[in-house]
Amino acid sequence: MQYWLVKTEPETYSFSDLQKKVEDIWDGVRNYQARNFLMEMKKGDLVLVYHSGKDKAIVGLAELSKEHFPDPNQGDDDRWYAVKLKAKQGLKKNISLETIKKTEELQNMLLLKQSRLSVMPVSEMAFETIVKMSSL
DNA sequence: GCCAACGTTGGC
DNA sequence: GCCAACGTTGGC
Repeated sequence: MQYWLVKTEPETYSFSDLQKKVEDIWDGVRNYQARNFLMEMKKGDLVLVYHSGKDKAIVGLAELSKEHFPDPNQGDDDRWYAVKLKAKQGLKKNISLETIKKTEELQNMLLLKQSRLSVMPVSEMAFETIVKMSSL
């Protein structure tokens, strides 16, 4: 079992949009490093959802429900992939970027090191720290 | 194969 | 709105 974090702009697609649909495609990843992580995701992996932009916080938890398949919206390209996520619960307390920066156990998160990466693995320790802090 | 120019993301 | 940090593109 692996843990992950995905980013989204809430104005474009928010965690509550995913909750409304329950299960939905996670597509539009157009960065090789992020794509490679996407392809490593396995069914049942747990995925933290982060809102970039105004929120700047981890807001929800989802589960990988379908492993990678070709992104249907890539036109003539054939190198991009998508997965499907199933919404689990929203966090009782969102974990803001500011909080992450202040928390010792979360200093190694790729979120802090590669601000532009949109799909990234999360260590078990970081995941459990976030779960605890969010009163999930 | 290098690098300048340009585009995008995302925090501030 | 600005800018830093990247990633990509294209001329040489």
